[in-house]
Amino acid sequence: MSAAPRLRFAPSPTGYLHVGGARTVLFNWFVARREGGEMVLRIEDTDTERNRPELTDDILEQIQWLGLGWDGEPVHQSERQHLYAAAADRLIAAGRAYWCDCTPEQVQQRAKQRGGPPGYDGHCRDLGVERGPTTALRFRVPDDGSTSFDDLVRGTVTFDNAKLEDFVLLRSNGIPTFLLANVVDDADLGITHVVRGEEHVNGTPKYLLIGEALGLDHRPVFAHLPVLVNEQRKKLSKRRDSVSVAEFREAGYLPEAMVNYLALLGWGPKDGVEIRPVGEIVDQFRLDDVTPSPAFFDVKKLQHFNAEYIRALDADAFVERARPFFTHGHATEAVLRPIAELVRDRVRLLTEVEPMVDFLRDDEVAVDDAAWAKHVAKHGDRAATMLDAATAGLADCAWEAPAIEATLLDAATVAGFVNGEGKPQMSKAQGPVRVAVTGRAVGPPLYESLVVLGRERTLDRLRSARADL
RNA sequence: GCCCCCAUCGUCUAGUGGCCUAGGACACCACCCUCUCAAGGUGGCGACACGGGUUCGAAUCCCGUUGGGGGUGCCA
Repeated sequence: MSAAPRLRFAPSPTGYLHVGGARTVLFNWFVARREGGEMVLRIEDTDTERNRPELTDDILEQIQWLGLGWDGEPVHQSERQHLYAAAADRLIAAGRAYWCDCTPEQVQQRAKQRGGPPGYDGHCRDLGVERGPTTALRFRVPDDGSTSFDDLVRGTVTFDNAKLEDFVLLRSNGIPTFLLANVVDDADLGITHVVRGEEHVNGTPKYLLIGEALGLDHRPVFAHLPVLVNEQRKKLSKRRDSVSVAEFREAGYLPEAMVNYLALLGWGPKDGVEIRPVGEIVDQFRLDDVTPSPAFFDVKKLQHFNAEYIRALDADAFVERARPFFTHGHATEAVLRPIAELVRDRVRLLTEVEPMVDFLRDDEVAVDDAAWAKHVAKHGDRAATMLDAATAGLADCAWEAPAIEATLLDAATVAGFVNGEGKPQMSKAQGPVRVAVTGRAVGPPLYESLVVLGRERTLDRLRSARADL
């Protein structure tokens, strides 16, 4: 029935790509993929004051990192000024726009005196102001009637034209505002679905009014996604919230986990299966099913997803993915490799990998005071005996996990770490050994770790700890 | 102030008039498993904001109240 849709993600390079933006690209991408359509990128760099061109690279890079592709070359609004200027001329010729030389201060002051709602009062509407170095072009909003549209997420939304002020189309520096540029570009690029954040709902009637005044027969379908909020239930802000996609990437999150989690903010699969391949989400995703209410970005749940995705990796892939986070590349990889699965099942973030095996890599190991107190010192003589027995036994047992286990089991019995039936209690007996050898109370399974560490280093650390008791 | 929107467990959601004494997931708690930690297993805590309608019947439809959010720029 309908032709392939054409979506667009239109970021402005005034900040890094944050999770809210990522969710917006993602939903656009879902629709494009599901319907066999396209998604184009449009860089809205019309605000010459705030623009930071270098941020465009970050935005593109993060989108790619997430595994989301786009179609064609990104379009830059800064390179399409002639289109907007032509549209503005048409609006002027049609009597739908006029020049205004009021300064923002004047507008504000009049509103204050008026006592009514803030905003422009239409002061220059019929003054016949000529274009000049300080004039802005304003759209003449109809005095009556209403403008409404059907939003895929929210249903029909209606605005009284009388409540809309005569907004600016062209700044006094000649550069268009995003209101004008958006309409012109969406029509020019053949955009069929405008999927963007909820903060744009109020701008939509202006969008429609401009399009109508321009005589465009282009009318996209709108879908305004719910905002992402922080714990205070306020819209996520780049300033107060730490939410840039790059930060999550650097913190060791997998893009697959990120995408999967983001898909669940404002949408949910009918069958309740949350963790699933992105392809399945694409198949099930529908804008009509998007929830209209704000969603809280829950890092805890994201972490859970990330851990799940990490555990689903095979050993090689895991090492591969973790490698970029190593500060001691080869050395870390060498000790990780033998126990990759054991480590993989215990981390939530890729950045946690190296710290979990550094005791295997480094010559010196720092002993954590709290761990020492709780798992070694507290046991006094029993700990000393355990350390001695372990040292003696490990000096000549076979250097493989089963033999090491048997040796430590014996040592536990000798040291008196036994239960009521005289069976060795490794939950406690492993404490002194683990802390002595790894410096910490928690870590990968002990026996396998010792195999990697090697007999000499194990014995050295055991003796060293014994000497400190 | 004005405009627009939203309202199911702490959080993300399922639910489109009867299948709901409201399901799942994260978080939390307990127990089990267990060489620490994870993972896993079992169980628990925990919600339809409130008030009116409509209907034989409402979490689901309508109205109001309350609460929350977004917008209100010569930013996007």
